[in-house]
Formats: sequence, C-alpha cells, structure tokens
Amino acid sequence: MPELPEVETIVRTLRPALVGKTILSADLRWTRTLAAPSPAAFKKSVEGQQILSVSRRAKFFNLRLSTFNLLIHLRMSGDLLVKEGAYTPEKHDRLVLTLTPAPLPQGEGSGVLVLTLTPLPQGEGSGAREQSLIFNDSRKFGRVWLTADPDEVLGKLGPEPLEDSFTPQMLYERLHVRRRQLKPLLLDQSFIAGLGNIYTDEALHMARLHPLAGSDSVTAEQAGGLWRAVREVLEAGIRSNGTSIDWVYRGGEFQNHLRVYGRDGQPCPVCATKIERLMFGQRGTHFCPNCQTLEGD
DNA sequence: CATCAACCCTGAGAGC
DNA sequence: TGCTCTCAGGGTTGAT
Repeated sequence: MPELPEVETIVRTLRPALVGKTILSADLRWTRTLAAPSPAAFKKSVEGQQILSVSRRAKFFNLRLSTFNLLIHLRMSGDLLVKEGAYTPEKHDRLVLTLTPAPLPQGEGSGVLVLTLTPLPQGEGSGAREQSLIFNDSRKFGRVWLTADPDEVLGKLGPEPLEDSFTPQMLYERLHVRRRQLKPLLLDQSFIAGLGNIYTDEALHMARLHPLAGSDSVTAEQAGGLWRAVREVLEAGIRSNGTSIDWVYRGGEFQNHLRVYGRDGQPCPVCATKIERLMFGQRGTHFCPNCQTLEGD
C-alpha cells in the first residue's frame, strides 16, 4: 500500500492513539521483519520505551521513543494498526507491540522515577484497557529498525516533496545533475522521497512529460510543471486518504481520481486518446501517447 | 554513473 | 474445482 499519501494517512490515524503510550513487550512473529538490531537486543531495548512522537519521512514511519527511534517501512503489503483489548493473532501479523496507557512505574534501567498522580482510565475489570500496535504484512517485504540514530536508515533519502525546501529550481537542478529516464528517476528515493508507481505515473501525465524522457532534456518550465504536478498529486492523494486499489489498502478513495494509473485502454481524461501501458524494470507504466510525447510538442 | 535481472514473498485474478 | 501463469502502491544487490 505504501506511497507517501497512504503512509501519511496512517500516521495521522495512529498518532493520537500512540503518543504517550509505553511499550510493555514485543512479540516478533517473523524474524526477518526486523532489519536491526538482533531480535534479543530489540526486545530488550524496546521494552519500557515511551512513544514520544509519530511522524513520517518519505514512506517510513518514525516513532520517536524515549531513547531510540522505531522506523517502519511497509513496502508492498504492510499495514500498521492499533487494536484494543487482549491481542488475538491474525494471519500475517509479523510484529506486535503491547502498549500500556501510561509510562511504566519505576523506569528500570533508566533510573527515572515516574510518579503518576492521575488515576488510570477506567477499563473492564481491574486495570486499564490493553492496546497492541500490530505490523501485518502478507508478503514479508516490510522492515522494522530500532536505532538511536535514524539517519543510519533515512540518511540517503532525497528531498521531501511537500516541504517548503523543495523548490522548482532544486528539482530542475537535480534533473540535470543526472541523465536518466524520468520514470525510474522519480521512483528513486534518493532523488525525491515518497513517490511510488501510482503517483509517479499521475504526476508525469499532469506535467505532460513522457516517462522515458531524459532528465537532462527537461526545460526549466517543464521542471516547474513537474514540481507543481508532484505536489498537487500527493496533496490530492492525502485529501482522499490514499488510493485503494486491491485488498492491500482500504479506506482511501483516490482511485476514483486516477488519470492514467490502471486505466490502460481507457480514454485519456484530457484528450480521449487511449491510455497505454508498458512494462520496464518490472514496473507497469501508464501514460497518454498523445499528451506525453518524447520530443515535446 | 546508468541499466537490468534476480531476488525477497504471498495472494488475487485470468485463462484453461 | 483446480491448475498454471502473470501481476502487484517497494527496494536491495550484483553484474555489465
């Protein structure tokens, strides 16, 4: 499911449920889900950590903890969800973090004494309601990192396209530093961070640029159009809570606004020419052969 | 550098 | 119903 708008949607949904909670225990149900550190070190380090903030960098979740950062990438089929009550295993659950509603009393190891004056929320029975943060991932491509230095994982990412620091001039210059085809270049997370197959095809159509055009052939004016298209497509995707195309991700509705992705054989919304689809690099690419020409108009 | 194939995995849908 | 084949919102690695 994961492109920038889908990850952003999940971050906004989970943030209020997670911030302030403390991780009581970790259940790693598929070892290779954990990229680093070792399972034993992970369990030891993550237990007792409080979740201070929940944010996004490109397609990564970043949970800032008391002394570590928990980074999560959903890759192709991952999902993150919070469930109330006692955990019951579901198919494809790979990592389960049990959460407490408040910091653990007497922080062991940290030497921090926590005094809780507010009573715990009323739950069923004696204690507060238990919660679990669940990473579910059928294809097992998703990865989790626990690190003191998030730059070890995020350091090579390119600019964040929705931030003010990402400008048309920056895009133009970066396009001309390298000589590559536009489609694979936009998918390269060290060039721009957050675009995936859907939003790249949509942005190129909006900017009227051919997916195979050389990056160094793009004029300053075209780069400005691409800059605008990237931001418009990502912002529209976020407003729609992402794109729901198959069983992997549900809840978004941007699939109803797609111009080219998955629409091969159907008319281009601009000129009614049939949308074409071609494969390269194992990725389907959708474009309008009339609107998006290689030589410019 | 740029390009490409192989690989990591499971499941859905099409065609037979 | 069941088999085979292709494809999937991603990214890394190693060869050329």
